[in-house]
Amino acid sequence: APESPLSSAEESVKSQQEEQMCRASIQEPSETSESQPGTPLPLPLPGHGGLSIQEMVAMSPELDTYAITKKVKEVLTDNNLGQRLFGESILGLTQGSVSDLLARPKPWHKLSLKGREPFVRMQLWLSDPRNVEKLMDMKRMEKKAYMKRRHSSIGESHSLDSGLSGSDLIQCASPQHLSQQQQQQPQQPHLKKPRVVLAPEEKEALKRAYQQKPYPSPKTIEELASQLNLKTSTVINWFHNYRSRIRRELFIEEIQAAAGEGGSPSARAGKSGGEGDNSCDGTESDSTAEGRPSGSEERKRLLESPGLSHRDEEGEGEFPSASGTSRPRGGIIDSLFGIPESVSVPTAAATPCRNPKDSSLRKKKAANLNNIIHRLEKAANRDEPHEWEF
DNA sequence: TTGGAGTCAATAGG
DNA sequence: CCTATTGACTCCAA
Repeated sequence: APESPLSSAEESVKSQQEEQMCRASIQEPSETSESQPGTPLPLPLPGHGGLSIQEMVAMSPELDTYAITKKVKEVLTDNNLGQRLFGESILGLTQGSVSDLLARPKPWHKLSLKGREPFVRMQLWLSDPRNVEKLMDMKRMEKKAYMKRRHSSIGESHSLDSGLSGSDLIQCASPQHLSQQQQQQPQQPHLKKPRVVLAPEEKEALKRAYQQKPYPSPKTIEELASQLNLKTSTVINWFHNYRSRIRRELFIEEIQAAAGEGGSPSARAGKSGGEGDNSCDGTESDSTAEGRPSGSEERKRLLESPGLSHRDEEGEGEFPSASGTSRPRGGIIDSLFGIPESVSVPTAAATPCRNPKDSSLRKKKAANLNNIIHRLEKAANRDEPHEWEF
C-alpha cells in the first residue's frame, strides 16, 4: 500500500507561451478558445489525479510562497542542484526566472493565476518524496550526454537530447521555436542584438525622474529619452520594469515585516531533510547609491495611509495572515497541499537577519506613494473593488 | 493605448 | 559550471 496518493509528478507541457490559462474555475462554462489549427499541443496532460496544473492552481488553497521558496532553496543547495535544472525540468522556466522567483516571491494574494503556477509546482515538487533523487538522475544524465557530445562527435551541435527518466520532465519546448520574434537578423547572424546596458548615470537620472513622476507622460518620456540619448522605447521599458520591481520590493518587505513581528521567533521544527546550515540570506542592499547622504533619516511609516480614498483600510496589505474564515478545502488537493512537511502553513517565518536600517527603502516608499496618488487621481471617481480573495 | 504581470535571455560576477 | 540582474517582449485587461 503506497502511502502517497499519487507518486507524483507527471508534469504538464508548458509550451512556451502557448495556451493561456483558462479561467477554469467556477464560473465560465467555458467555450474555450477558438480552434487553432496552427498550434498543436493541446496539452492533454494530466498527471495528478487527472488534473492539469491550471486546475490545481485554481483549486489550490493559499500557499505561503515565502516558506515554499525558502524550502526549495534549501533543498536545492543542500543537494547541489542548480536553478537551471530545477527550473527547466520542474517549473518550465529559465534560470533567470527561477532565481528571481526564489529570491523575491510575491505573496500569494498578489499573484495572478499564472503567477501562482510555479509555486504550485514547487509545492508539488516538495511533496514528492523522490524529488531530489529524480533531479539528481536528470543531472547525471545531462552530464553524461554532455560528456559524450563533447568527447566523441566534434562538429555537431546538439542541444538537448533527452532520454531522461521519462517521467517528470516538463517537456519544455525545444529551446528554439519561440513565438517571440524579437530578433531581426534574417540574413546577418552577426548583427547581434545590442542589449542595451544603461550606464549608472543614466539609471540615476531615470530614478530621479521616477521619484518625481512614476508615470511620466509621453512627452516627458520623449524628453528624457532625448536628454539621455536613449530610445524612447528604452525609457518606456525602463519605467515599466522599474515600477514593477519597486512594487515587488515592497511586497517582500511586507512579508518580512509581518514575519518579523508576530511574536514567537523562529523556532520551528522543520524535520524534513534539512540539516545543513541554512544561513539567512542577508541580501539587502539595493545599490542605489549616490554620494548624497541625503541628510536625515527617520522612521517612516508612510505608505498605505494616503491612499484608499475612503475608509477601507485595516491594513489589508498583509499576506497569509489570518484569513480567519472560510477556506475552501479540496479533496485530493488537500492531500497534496495538506501539509507535507511543515511547509505551507503561514508560519511565522524566520528571518532573523534583517536589520532595521533600511535607507533607500524610504525613497522607494515615497515613490510608491506617488504611485498611489497617481492612481487615485487617475481613478478619480471610480472606486476600486479591492478584495483579496480568501 | 497604457499599465501590470510574467518571462525570456543576455550578461555580469563568482 | 552557477546565480543575480535587467532590458525587452508577450498577454491581457481596463
